[in-house]
Amino acid sequence: MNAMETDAYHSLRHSAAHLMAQAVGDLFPGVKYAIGPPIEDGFYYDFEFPEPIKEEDLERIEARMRELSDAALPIERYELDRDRALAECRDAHQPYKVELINDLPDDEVLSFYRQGNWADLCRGPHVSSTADVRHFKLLSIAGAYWRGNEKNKMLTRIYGTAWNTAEELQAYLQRLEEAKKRDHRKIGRDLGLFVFAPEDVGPGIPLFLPRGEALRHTMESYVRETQTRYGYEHVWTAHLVREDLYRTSGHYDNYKDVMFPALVDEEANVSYRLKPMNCPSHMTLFNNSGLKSYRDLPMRMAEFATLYRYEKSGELTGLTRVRSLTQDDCHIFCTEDQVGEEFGLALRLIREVLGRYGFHNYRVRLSLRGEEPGGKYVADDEKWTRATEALRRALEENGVEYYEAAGEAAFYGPKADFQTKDVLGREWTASTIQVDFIQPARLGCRYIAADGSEQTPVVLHRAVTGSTERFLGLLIEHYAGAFPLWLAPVQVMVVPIADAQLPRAQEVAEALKQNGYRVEIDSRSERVGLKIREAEMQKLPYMVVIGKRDIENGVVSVRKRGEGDLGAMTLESFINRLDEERSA
RNA sequence: GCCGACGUGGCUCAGUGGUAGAGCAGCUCACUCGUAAUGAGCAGGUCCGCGGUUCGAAUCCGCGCGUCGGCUCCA
Repeated sequence: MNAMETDAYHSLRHSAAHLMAQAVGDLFPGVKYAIGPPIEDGFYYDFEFPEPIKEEDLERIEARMRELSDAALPIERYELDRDRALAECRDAHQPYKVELINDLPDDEVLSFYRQGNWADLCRGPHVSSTADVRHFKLLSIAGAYWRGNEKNKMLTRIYGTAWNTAEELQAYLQRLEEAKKRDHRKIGRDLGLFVFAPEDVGPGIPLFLPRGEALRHTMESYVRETQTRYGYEHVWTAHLVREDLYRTSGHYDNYKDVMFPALVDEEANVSYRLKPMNCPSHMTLFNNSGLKSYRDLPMRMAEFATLYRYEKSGELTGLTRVRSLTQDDCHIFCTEDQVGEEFGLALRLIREVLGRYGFHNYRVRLSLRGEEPGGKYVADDEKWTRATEALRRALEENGVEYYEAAGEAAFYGPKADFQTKDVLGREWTASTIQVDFIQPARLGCRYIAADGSEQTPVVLHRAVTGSTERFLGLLIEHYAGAFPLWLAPVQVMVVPIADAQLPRAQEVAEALKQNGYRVEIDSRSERVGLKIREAEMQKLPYMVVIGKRDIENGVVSVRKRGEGDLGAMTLESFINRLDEERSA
């Protein structure tokens, strides 16, 4: 039993999928059924419709589902032997079911579930009556490839949600609404952080406004300082690389679809590519920095590098999936027996950084090579085995809880991916640590071992936040735009009450700037109420109000975001308060 | 890339064949104000683009581009 099946809603949602399938069968004769499992918060079913359906059809389907629920049809399990099962599915013109049965192991018991005149091949379990499925709503139509393979036919998937009570359903729909308000694309626009200009600059290429840039800069400075403290060194390599290097590294064969088209220097007869990854550049740097001794290892080469990837148009989303991304990348050149220790170092670094952001909602995934024939993976079984064993051992030694996923590895090696979710529940990789036994050999990386022999180093690829853009998107949603003081793009807004207090406001702002704070003055001839309202909506951590009284008393009036007026205090004690909060 | 939906001023949205609308934002003027919206006035749109149907297209049809939700792929 997996986690899904122990879920209290598993049967309910599975039955909701069946109820929908039955309704669809009633309304669209000739429909072919694929699969329809329960999922987190709901369910879906994949169909092949005789004619494409429209979003409006969902209402009709939902109405029919209610009728079938009201009819309180008992849901009954029965078994068939293989031949009977195949015959029935063939007679019913259900080719997908026939395929499913044929792929089931010989000794598998073939169970069906019947409700009224409708039945489906299914392992179950289900609720006992269609009347038990009452609180549901169909949400959307999507395309989905049969068996998740883009070479197969695209089916029509209908998503829905189902709950035990009307209140739960209502709460869930409200949660979806709330999630939309936290969406980083909306907050990014409202807070003036970044924009997209798909028709001018290009789709998937974000442009950062001053406040967004301040955020990026703070994030990157923080990671940079932390990395330096952990013994990493920073390098810089250009955005453009000869295509030949990617032929050698294996990117050309395995990553070509994700690279932007070549830039051709016709005069010199050379093709260049915008770099989609840093590894070949860093390995080239390693190779050109003098012959290395084992004493030089580990060598930790970090870089904040903007990469360009030609993600397919339909894959782009806000900052979480872009075509220009800045990785906080690092390549650690080490000996095979240093892998465990270097993994541990990277892990501590990642944990410290994620902890600083209050980011704890992640799971570690051991991403392994899949079985795909013709594979996207570099063929070298022996090296894959060693890399995988080394990574698994490192995870175990460091006491990391993880789960495994086949087919998620990089083309050159297995990964430990730190998986997190955005506000709409989509899963993204942030941090990652990868073990590579393949590229260093291909690119001719060498060092001289203690016994005088030439050896190939192992390379650990590692990213802390993954990419600045994606992580910023996740952070915006995590904080709902209300960044902690140290991270906030504008930390204090100084608000003079009337024009007469402007000189003092400038003094105060200057003092704060001298102490390293990002400060602005709202010098408009507007009422305090308006200035406060706008600063609150912009989620600025602090507002300092300066009126006639404050000047007379030699104080400033402090207001904290979300908490309101904190009262008057001296500028000095305000700065002390800020200092304390900033370093907390 | 594939399936579906959508594209009207900076933002949110109304307008289904007959001269383009609202609120907010913006600008101007007045008010100089004590902790989440001061008032009045003004301006702003190739209705995503190109082609077609029509006496007439934001509205109907075709193609393209982009956005959104999925699928595939992924930091």
